[in-house]
Amino acid sequence: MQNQLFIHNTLSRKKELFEPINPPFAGMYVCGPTVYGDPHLGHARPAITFDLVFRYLLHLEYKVRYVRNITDVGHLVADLDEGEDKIAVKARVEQVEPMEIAQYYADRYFIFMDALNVKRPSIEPRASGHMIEQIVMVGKILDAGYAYEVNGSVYFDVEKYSKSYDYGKLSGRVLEDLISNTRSLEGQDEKRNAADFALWKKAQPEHIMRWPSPWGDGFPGWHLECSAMSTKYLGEYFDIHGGGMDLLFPHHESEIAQCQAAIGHESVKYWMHNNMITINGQKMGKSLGNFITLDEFFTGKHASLQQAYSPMTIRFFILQAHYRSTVDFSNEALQAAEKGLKKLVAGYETLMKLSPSPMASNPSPPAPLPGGEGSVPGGEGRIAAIQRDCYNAMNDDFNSPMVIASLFEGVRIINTVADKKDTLTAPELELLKNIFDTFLFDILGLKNEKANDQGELLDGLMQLVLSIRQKSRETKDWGTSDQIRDALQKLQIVVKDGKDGTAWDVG
RNA sequence: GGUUUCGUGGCCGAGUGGCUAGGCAGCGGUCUGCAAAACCGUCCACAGCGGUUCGACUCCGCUCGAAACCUCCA
Repeated sequence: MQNQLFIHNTLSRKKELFEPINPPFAGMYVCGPTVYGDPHLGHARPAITFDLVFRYLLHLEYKVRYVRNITDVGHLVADLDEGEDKIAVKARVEQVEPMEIAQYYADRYFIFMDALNVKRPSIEPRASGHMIEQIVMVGKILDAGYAYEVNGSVYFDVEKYSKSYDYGKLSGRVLEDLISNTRSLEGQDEKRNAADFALWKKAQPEHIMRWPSPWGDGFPGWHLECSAMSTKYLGEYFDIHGGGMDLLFPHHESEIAQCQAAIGHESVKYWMHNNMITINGQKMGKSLGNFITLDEFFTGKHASLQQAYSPMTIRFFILQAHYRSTVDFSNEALQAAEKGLKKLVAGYETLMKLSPSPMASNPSPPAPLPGGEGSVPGGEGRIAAIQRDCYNAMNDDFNSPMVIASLFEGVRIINTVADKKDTLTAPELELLKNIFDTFLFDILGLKNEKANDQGELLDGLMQLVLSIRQKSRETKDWGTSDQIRDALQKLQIVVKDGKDGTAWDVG
């Protein structure tokens, strides 16, 4: 299987062939959460997007090191006093240690990401644990002459940097516009230029989170941790840097500048950005107050939710859109996703019960291949065509919606065979199972939730109940038969009479 | 105002210079004791106006509309 993976690089705004710097190794850094609130649907998007990338790279047998940070220090609160640290603010309100808050929400984040079947990254470094690296990096930027110190704070000199390099290359911004359009914030007079950003901020006396540095007690600037930690764990030049589109500017733009200034060259080969989740066409975000937490989704306890949605429904909902598109939240869309996923999983369960036919399956013309490359002489089988479509979709910038569409094609065939209107040979059946195992479970990372909450006890009971019902059906005792069916219905168990006996399903 | 992106059928969402997305919902049928499920068929489309082209939903321009970023945010 020849795999030519193309990745949309935000830097070039084009799809580029993925060629790792040091194969078979691949390094990926993704901006993780700021742990000062419960994870919401917006957090799920990048986690799932880059989980898909992680899983696919692993499938392609790259040796991947995936680093996703935990931000537990450093971000400013815009509408409060300058220099306040988000986590410190909340800590004072609740009268607990800042690190206690950070620990609590980091744990919550892990719990919900686990529920979404997001693989744990290789390393999850915390900003607070990398003060030395950050301070060293500030020192390097100062030494290189691209930063200046004022009153115990250190700022990046964007204007000077722009004389040699292109600040704005990632986001497409022009420095003059930045200078003329940046709002004036309190305390900005310390900066030489409005476009400059803090590398190190002096801590005010009341500031709880503070660390000693050559410039006095303070805390690191907004963009520093990612540069310091990606360099530490992935090296001065690595393959993929990911994050949400809202981080493009100024965060990632500034990361580029910091690395260029500190190291002498850029550090990222491919920049990837996932798009936002919207609610009523607006971004779902903490600051807008229109976010729904994952906990609320899983329990259904939110005014906007008509029902609870399972973790896999959320995952499937997100994967049904391409990662660079916005996804609009609605109950209708989630319910459609829930049904679609159920159909897919049910198809897989049916597949496991199918027996092969010794005969060749119905001949169907192979799908035409673009350019004719890779076509199989004598006609490619329709199952192989599904597999090929899945790979092509993944290789085309991780097009998960296309993968899902191909899997549905597989489901159609499975159901037709189960209906005895078609047959599959043993090799075809094997290949189909392999496709589902690989793409549905390994790569898309979906799992059969039903299998988890239904133990052997329930299974045995259902066998018993259905065999009794079957007997009454054989004697045409429809009253008893329907009574059982109706009673089960009330318990959310759906009875499905088929040609080969009766199946059942929860929900 | 600037930067970036987008506008696809009842809903969600792919894709392409000439040919099917897919899911959910609807309609008709097959199957079934009935129902459900499943399968088959079917309806509904590419914001508007120009241009390029033999041909554009797809390329170009304009208009209208939307979003993100420019301030912490995934």
